[in-house]
Amino acid sequence: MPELPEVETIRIGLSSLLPGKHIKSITSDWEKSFPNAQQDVHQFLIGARVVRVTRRAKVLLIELSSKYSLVIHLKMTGQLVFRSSDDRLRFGAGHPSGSLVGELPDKSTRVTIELTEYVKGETFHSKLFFNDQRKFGWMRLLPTAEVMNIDFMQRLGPEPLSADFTQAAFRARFQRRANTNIKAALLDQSVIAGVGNIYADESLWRSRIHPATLIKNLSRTYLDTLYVELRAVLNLAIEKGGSSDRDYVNAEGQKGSYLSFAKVFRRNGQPCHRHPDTLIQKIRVAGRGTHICPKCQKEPEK
DNA sequence: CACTTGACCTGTCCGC
DNA sequence: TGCGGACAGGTCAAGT
Repeated sequence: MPELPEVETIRIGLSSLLPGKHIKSITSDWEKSFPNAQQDVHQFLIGARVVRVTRRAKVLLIELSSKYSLVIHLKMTGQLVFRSSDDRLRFGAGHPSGSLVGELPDKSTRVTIELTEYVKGETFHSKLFFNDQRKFGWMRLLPTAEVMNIDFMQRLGPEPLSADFTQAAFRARFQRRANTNIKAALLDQSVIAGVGNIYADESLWRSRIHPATLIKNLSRTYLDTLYVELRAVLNLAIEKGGSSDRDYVNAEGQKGSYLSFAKVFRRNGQPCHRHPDTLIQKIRVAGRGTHICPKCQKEPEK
């Protein structure tokens, strides 16, 4: 489910909700969702204060005062939803649609974290729910200093939105995969981090590149355009609060609106925005459902 | 080595 | 209404 813009939207939400709160308890009823839940929990988790919430690729990092961090990957259907038990702290109250997630925990809740906050002698209670219908996601407790050393982090390519990730660096990383098709390379987290199926398709449409094009057949101009369009679409999606197809919600349990701005993703059968006489098609590339306009994204020569 | 396929899970949708 | 199969936004291990 969540790609870089969705995880970033959750991070922004949690950044305004969690820092300063203390972990009171943590319960997990699906072992694989939190495989090291039993180790170190009491010493480094219970009582610890949340310092900050950061993101690398599609992974969220909740940094604690104990020098440990909760490292969370939501995979396809994961959600992190915050609920205050006190109306004075309830986030999103007054939002017209309110939370789109019902009473929690529900049958997809895998981990529940209870939090407390002390303000001027008063104690406020809240909970953070890790829901994950398909159980692919995971949460781990790791020493903060070691987070970036785990295999998953070591394999990641650069952040596409980081200020020092240049057009030249982008081109060079892709050109190393000369015989790979461009869609597979975009999805490969070791080439660049954070792109998934939605924004791969959207950035390729914006760049007028067919997803099956081999990188060796892409001119410098196309790669430079892809760099610009990929960053533009990721920024737009963050601004729109991400894409909600079915499961994705932000930290307040609300959906993102990017999909109503999408040009190809989930728009098969609808007219292309550039060529209203041509319908968006759904094909298969790199083993994934892939959306294209057959007119502006030409099939590469065999 | 580079690329493809199946596995991890649950739920939904579509055709019969 | 039931049942089988395909498919879903991610990643990893195992296969070719």
